[in-house]
Amino acid sequence: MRVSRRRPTIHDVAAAAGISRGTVSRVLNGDRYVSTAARAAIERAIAETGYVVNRNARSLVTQRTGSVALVLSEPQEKLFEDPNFSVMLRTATQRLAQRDVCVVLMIAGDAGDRERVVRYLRGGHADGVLLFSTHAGDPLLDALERSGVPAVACGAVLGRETVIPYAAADDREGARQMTRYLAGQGRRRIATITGPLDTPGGLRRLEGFADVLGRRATKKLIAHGDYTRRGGELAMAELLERSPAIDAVFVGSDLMAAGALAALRAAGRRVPEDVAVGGFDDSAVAVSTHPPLTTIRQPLEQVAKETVRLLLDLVDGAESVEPVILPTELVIRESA
Amino acid sequence: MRVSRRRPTIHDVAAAAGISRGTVSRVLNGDRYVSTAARAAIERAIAETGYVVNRNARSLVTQRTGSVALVLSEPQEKLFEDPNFSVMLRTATQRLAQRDVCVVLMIAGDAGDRERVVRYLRGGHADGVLLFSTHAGDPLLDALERSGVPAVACGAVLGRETVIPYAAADDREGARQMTRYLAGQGRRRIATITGPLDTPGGLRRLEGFADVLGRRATKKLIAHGDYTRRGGELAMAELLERSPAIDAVFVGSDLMAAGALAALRAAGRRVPEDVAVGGFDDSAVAVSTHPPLTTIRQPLEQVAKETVRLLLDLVDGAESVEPVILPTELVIRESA
DNA sequence: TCTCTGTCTGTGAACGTGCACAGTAATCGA
DNA sequence: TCGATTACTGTGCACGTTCACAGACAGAGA
Repeated sequence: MRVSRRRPTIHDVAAAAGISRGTVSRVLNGDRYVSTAARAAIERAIAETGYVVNRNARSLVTQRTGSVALVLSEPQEKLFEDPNFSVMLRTATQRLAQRDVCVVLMIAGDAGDRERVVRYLRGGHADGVLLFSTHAGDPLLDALERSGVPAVACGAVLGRETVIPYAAADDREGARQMTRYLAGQGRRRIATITGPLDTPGGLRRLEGFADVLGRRATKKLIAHGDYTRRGGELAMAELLERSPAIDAVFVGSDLMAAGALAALRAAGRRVPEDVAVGGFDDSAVAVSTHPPLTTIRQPLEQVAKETVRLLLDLVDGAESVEPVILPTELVIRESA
Repeated sequence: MRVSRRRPTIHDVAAAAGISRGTVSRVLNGDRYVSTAARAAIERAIAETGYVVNRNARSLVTQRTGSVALVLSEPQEKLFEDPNFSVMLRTATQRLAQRDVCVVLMIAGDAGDRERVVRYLRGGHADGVLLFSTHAGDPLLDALERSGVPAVACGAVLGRETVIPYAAADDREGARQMTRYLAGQGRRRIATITGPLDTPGGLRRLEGFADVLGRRATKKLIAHGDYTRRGGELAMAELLERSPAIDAVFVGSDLMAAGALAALRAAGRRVPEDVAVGGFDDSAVAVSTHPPLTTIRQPLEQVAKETVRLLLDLVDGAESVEPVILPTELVIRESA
């Protein structure tokens, strides 16, 4: 095999096949109106030369890049600690790769990062944006909207008049399932540890909790965490101090529930005998705690898949798309 | 502000500033030999028009893309479960973003994925490659080498005559530190659970273990895991069956150590009273186990930073770079 | 034979940059 | 005064594609 310094171009392929540039381009883009002889010759020439299309040159004329930006807007440590995030990141990347769409990973932690992301998008370097974990009032959202690049979110985005399309699990109903289950087990003083209330998971799961308990969901039985293990531990300790008599707690994420278990153990409470603990997510940590967590399964891979589908629809020119809400499922283990 | 359909180009900026295209380009690329008057006019015009450079057009002529590919070659579930990976992914992305280098995330799980990655690189769409978690004999490596794109790895890559530059923690010495510590605590029958032996962490940590114990490191005291929690659990159970008298175990990763703790608990052994457990990594799980893990701290952020530095050096034309080995540190908690 | 239609092919222009080159004006040393 | 040097600016071309257009050829129908 000859080693040529220069990367082969469409011209080289055309020359090797004895056919013009235009026809090669047609083959590359799957045009009809190409004779079988020409197609065969070109395909052979492509294989021989090892030709790979130059996306830059293509983008220049088509105004499409074949890539999407995956934007993480969250203090990063927290996000990467979250097992849900890993699943969604992996699934989304995989699905996009299947469609031959490249994934550009961008972190928008501070204002400087945001500016960089916006510049990138305004430069037209991505056909779409996939948002992860966006809080209400994130300044990135306005800039994003102005950029005119199609965007979808993994999970709902709270508090905006113009809705960003999204796919998500049914947080509220999931919280109802768990709360009903705990009540059905005969628990009388059920508390909850929520995620941040500017996130859909934080807010909606609290709503579902309140839906079931009604007036029994008093302020004293509600504590707030930040989706970290440590946050769950602190919130649990706070709850125990405020209401020592609680006999169950619905925790808004498995990771926080793992922290809650540690706090309960430190306080000498047995789980589930003294206090039943219900989680949310059914992530990997749910089976690694002691005891394993009874939790609500979110179909995260499905969420990621649907999110990708929505984005690709928009990129392909769909005027608008409907949000997708996916059902959750109660998974019973030993903690409740 | 006027809304123009077309994105402004360098021509628009030049026109707005009343200066030629060439000078605008010079300002953009930080050339000297630009009068202060011209520079001011151009900067104003850029702000007015909201101009953003078109990377595609630039790449087309410079043959540089301003992006690197981040290639994950591992069955994905495992990788994303690994807390080390998260830290390195995050740190590397962050450091690259600081240098205004884009990160293209690519997963090379199966042969189809690999082919896509290689095509992408051979197309010249990335200036460099950052490899994560590459096993000995990964077929991706040969293809990568042939592509001629500069590549570095996070962690050493075993079993190749041509070395891929890397940064890594001193696995072998770290293992020695832990093994010495366990022996120093009076433990007499010390076992180990290794990672896969086709990974540097698996192999080198076993070597360090054997360095200290010498002939006492018999086959019966060595079990193998796969860096997952479950793998650690199984390996620990196996060890207990083979050698019920062991009083310490050095586990090749914190995640596997968490699994080992579960197996020990299931077998009714107290930690650290009956069996001391030493981990490796000092990842987030080390403080979330019960009891918290005595472990070896790997400077992972530093590893990621150095890896990025090596890659950028290569991309900037360095002929070759030396591998970087960073020191580890013993962190004493309660498990040993 | 001639026109018409359906297939197929080649060509020129454009996409938005950077770079080499040419050119100008001002300053300086001899 | 003259060339040499320094500081700065403008222009044409190339990068590798796609797309619109024009044109060629073959077969069908009149």
